[in-house]
Amino acid sequence: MIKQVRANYDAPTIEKEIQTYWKSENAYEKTKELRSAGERFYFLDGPPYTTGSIHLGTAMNKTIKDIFIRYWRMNGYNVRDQPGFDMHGLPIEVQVEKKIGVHSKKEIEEIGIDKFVETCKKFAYDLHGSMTEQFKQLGVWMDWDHPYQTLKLDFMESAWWTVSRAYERGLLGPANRVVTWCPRCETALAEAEIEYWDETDPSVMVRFPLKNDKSVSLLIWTTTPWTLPSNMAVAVHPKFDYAKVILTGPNGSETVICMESQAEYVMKKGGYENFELVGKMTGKQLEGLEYIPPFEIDEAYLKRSEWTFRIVTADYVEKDNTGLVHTAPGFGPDDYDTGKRYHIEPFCPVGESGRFTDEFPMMANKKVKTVNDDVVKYLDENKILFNTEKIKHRYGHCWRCKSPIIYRNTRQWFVDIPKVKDKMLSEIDRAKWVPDWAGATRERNWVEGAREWCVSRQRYWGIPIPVWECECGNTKVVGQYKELEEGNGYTPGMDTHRPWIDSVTFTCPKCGKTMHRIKDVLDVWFDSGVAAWAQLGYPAKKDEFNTWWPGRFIVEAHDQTRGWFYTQLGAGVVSFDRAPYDEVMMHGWVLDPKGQKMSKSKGNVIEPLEIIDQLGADSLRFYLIESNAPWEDTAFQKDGPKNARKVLNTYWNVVNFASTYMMIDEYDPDAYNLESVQPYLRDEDRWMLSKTEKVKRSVTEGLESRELHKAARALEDYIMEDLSRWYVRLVRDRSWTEDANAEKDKIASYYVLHYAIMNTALIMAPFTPHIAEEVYQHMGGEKLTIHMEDWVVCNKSLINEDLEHSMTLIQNIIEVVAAERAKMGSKLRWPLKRIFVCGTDNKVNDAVRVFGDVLAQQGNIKTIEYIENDTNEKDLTPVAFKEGEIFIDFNVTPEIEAEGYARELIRRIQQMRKDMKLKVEQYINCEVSAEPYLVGLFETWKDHISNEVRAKKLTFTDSPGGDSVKTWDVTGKDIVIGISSAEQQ
RNA sequence: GGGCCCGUAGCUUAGACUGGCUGGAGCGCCCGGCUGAUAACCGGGAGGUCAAGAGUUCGAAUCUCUUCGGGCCCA
Repeated sequence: MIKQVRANYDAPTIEKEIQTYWKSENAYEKTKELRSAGERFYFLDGPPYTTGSIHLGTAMNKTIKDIFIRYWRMNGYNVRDQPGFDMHGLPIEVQVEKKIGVHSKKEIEEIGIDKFVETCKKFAYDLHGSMTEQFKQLGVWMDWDHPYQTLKLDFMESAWWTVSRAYERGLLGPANRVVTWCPRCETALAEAEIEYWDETDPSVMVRFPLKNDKSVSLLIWTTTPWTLPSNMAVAVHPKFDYAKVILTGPNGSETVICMESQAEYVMKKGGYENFELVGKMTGKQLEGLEYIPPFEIDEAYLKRSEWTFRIVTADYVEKDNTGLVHTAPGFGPDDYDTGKRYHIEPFCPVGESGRFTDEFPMMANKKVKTVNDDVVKYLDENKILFNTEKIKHRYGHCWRCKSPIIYRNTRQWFVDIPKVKDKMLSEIDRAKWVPDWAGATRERNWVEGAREWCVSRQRYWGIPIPVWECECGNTKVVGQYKELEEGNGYTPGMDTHRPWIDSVTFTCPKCGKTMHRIKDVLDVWFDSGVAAWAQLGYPAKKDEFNTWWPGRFIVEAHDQTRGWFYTQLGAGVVSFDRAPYDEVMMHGWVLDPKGQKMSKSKGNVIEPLEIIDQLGADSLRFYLIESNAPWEDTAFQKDGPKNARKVLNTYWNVVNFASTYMMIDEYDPDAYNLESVQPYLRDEDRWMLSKTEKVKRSVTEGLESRELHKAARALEDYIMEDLSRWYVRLVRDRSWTEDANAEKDKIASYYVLHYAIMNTALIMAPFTPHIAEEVYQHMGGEKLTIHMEDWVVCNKSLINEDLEHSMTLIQNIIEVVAAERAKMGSKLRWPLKRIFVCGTDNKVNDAVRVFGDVLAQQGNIKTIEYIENDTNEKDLTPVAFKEGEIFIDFNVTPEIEAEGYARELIRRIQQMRKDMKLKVEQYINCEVSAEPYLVGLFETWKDHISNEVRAKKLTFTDSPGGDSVKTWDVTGKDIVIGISSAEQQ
């Protein structure tokens, strides 16, 4: 049964009602149930970090996911759609620290790790709740009542299993490495946890006098003066040319060693005016040269070896500055590698909080970056400072607290990614990537350069690393909770977070002493990396795993190349020798209107919820999808959702038109089918059917190829051009005829209009689920929800290229005639006497002739003649169209004048009806005064006029009266019209 | 500094793989018209060195190279 839709597309209200309807009817659950026997499809949701609010990027992400999930369900798949939340980690720890007013790990331990962790947990749950609500407002159908959460004990157990798996395979172990370190959070950071931006730092050149000739200095360069106390070597490039350079100037002279090509640059920086090259050598030749370091360090701490305080070679040295690089193996990964090659012991006199230790008494207890000035001053006082200035360069910062990172030599736990790299690369090849370069180049490049994965963090709120160690060196890695029962202090079901797990101990089977858990927690990226099997509860539970594994599809933004695409690949290969996904789709970011990244600090953040409140979730969703190819970044335009709303509004208006007249005529869509209306279809109806089948095909193709923008644009084009601006325009008159003889013709148009509207709703359903539902429910949809319907397949037999071509010609001719009318000052209301169509050949004329009636009606043309050659009639206006020429007769006959004025009058009366807000079917009485000549013309059209405006009485009088009286100026002549409502009978 | 992606009207974009008509649209702007589904619509207008330069070619927005600018990821 058809129901009247409300007049205005008030999306926010409609969407709220639809969401309430879905909830009260359990529409989501029942839709899932309907497909429960279908082919299984394991969709993997990438867990957003639980921040509490969604941004436009998350909105785009979940919109894409929702589109595919709904689409697959309509195609009969039983889709697993468990949403995930990433709930551990530093971001929440930092927020909690702020909230409870602690500033360091020491303070956290003073108030108690248990209290801190409990607060983090509560915090994470609260944030998770508000995010879920926002996703629901966006209209996303996922299993919100059963999300996977990385803080759940069973999830953590799965992560443990992967850790133990890595250990068993010899892919996990501790190592001393120089790692990126946040001095504020006092923990190691992964590369993914570092943000880079420009920072001003000192850039200093320092003299290191040669041990055997103090008159000659190596000239080294660094941007981190504070690392000079742990200088152990100087690196040069083995293949570059170096030289001994005598610098002279007004203040004296000196001899230094630097890169030959940089001699002039060095001269200027040192304030000299001349230089002379007195000896050349390659970097390789310099190797081994001994120098005097800038600081004297107690030998109890700094362990000297053969290569300490000598020149070493390294390939990473670049051709800038002096070409000699200060090397501190305790403070830089490259330096560390170089040191290792030369068997130099790193010296790292800095503690967890980024302060110097007693190993370097001069600066003890001071924060490293604050001592730069002191170090420079010291160098200057000791006459070894050559030059100092400031430079801007990109420097890493902690992703959460924004502190500049440092490098420290510490003991961490690593997953040996290089060992499984080949398998990871072949898994990249196996998976399908959209677009293909996302895998073939981006992910591949990233994996090819991947180093060992540091998975340990010296923090509290995370999955504890399940490693127990004994003083004797024995190590135990726990993969499942039941193994804890062999230890002391474990009760089944206990919270396995810190600090509780820390009190579980084992007795060492080798030496009998007590084994303690290492204090570290896992990198949060490890949490999400194991999500594909952890959400299935594997290996504690096998049934879900056996049912669903492996994942088929993931879709995330391009920054996940180094994030979730990668960690899942690594964790998957470690655990199962395969990536946990078969297809990876990459999407872009939502940027601000100027194409800049949105950020709170820039103040350019646009809130998705505000747009949803104003324009509706469907408009936002449609804009996000239609504006760009999914994998490209979108510079979010304020007008974007507004324009998208216009498309939906236009569709709404079509439905409003259809439902209005179908209600009046009590049209029952179930009473007809294509076969039964077939004899009454006009060619324009067949044209509409053809267009409808084509848009179904385009939208399906767009979804299958993941080119969602193409699907959305095809939909938009169809709704705007074909359905609203053209078909509705053509069927308008048919819809309000009350001529019983035209009944079948009207039914045919209703059938096609209804068919177009319903098919459109069905293919829109994944994209804009609310408006599709509302339309479906009003236009006779029979299922509980439109999302239970099957996907509509294109019926190729209804596609008719000839009709489409004919219609294109008609539209073109009408356009051309309209343009010509505008030039001639001929209004559309005034009929044209005749036009001649002269196609380039007969086929064109035949093609036009198919829609001759449409042309006559829409162009308001009395007669159309088809000719093969130029006409010899005079007074015609020739004008070209796509496939030929037309000739227009603009002569105005008395008949045309009468009809023209009649239509002018009808138009004015209709406008007054509208202004009076009369109902469409309301009858009126009408009184009109005009000059006698016009009244004469009106009289000849009186019946038609009365009929058109539903006038019971139409009288011509000198003083018209009624509920509304108005004087109109029509082509310079006054016409007064009075209107009053008439009784219905 | 490197890898990948992108650059077409004031804004958003189609066309690029596979070179070929006068580079199409939408939004916004100006003028005119139409309107009983439409806060719509139709016609006309202004607005483009297709980021810049070079090359290949009879012919380049399209292919090649270089440069510049933006984004992501890294060093």
